[in-house]
Amino acid sequence: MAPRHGEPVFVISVAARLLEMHPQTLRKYEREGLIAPSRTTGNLRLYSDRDIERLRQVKYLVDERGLNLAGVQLALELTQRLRETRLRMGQDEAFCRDMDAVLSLLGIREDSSRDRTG
Amino acid sequence: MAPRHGEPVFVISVAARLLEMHPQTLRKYEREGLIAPSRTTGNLRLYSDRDIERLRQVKYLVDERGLNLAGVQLALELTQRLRETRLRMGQDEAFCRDMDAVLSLLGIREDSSRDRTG
DNA sequence: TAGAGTTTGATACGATTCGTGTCAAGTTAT
DNA sequence: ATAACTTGACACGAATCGTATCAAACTCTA
Repeated sequence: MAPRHGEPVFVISVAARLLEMHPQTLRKYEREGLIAPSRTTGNLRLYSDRDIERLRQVKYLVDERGLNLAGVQLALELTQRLRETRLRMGQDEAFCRDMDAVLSLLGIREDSSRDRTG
Repeated sequence: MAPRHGEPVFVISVAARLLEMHPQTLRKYEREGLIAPSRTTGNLRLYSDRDIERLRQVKYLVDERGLNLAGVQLALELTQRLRETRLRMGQDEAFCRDMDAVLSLLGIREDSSRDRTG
């Protein structure tokens, strides 16, 4: 998995600084299955832009909404499901407004169609 | 609020037995804003069928999915939002299937259109 | 390849949360 | 009235979460 354009990768210290999180927190989140950064051949974690964005959502849910990690896990599942549904029903204006409101409850700021490459 | 047909009310000991929960747990959930049973003039809690159903969802989210109460709060908000959206978009078959799948993730067993009287 | 700085996985600790137990005072129904 | 129940307050043990520490391994620069 070579790093593609628009998807730079960060080692854990850089990711932690970007997110204002403790590196140990990022490692714990990975152990809990909330995130899965890629690895170098030497086994160092490499966080992509998308990983960072996902972790920002996690941070919001934990810090602002007070969820535990089980709640975050569920929120992430719901986010993916609703994104897919929103994509499939993209032509309906009113529906998209509803769905964006729901996604914002889940900590998604601005989305409006997201490719699920990978 | 006189008890209407189809909405019997239970005192806390009965509700707790029905749900297999501790009465103190029900009181704590009320303090946290997860449920709001009606009261007698003597201030006794009275749980309706709808309250029981809601508490069953809470129990699922806590016991089976491991959410904390903040997570349950969010899940309940999402449930209401998505039920409303589903009602408004009721004619679309595929959408309803999607939405039911999402609602089942939130601990809603079988719904298929719910009136929000109150 | 040598060495300084970083990462990794494991372990541990304090704070917080959650379910439950207890208790005195008030309520309900016989 | 009196027996059973409910209420609100307080407290306790277990679990969770973020963080700290540490030795071993890795990465980068020279």
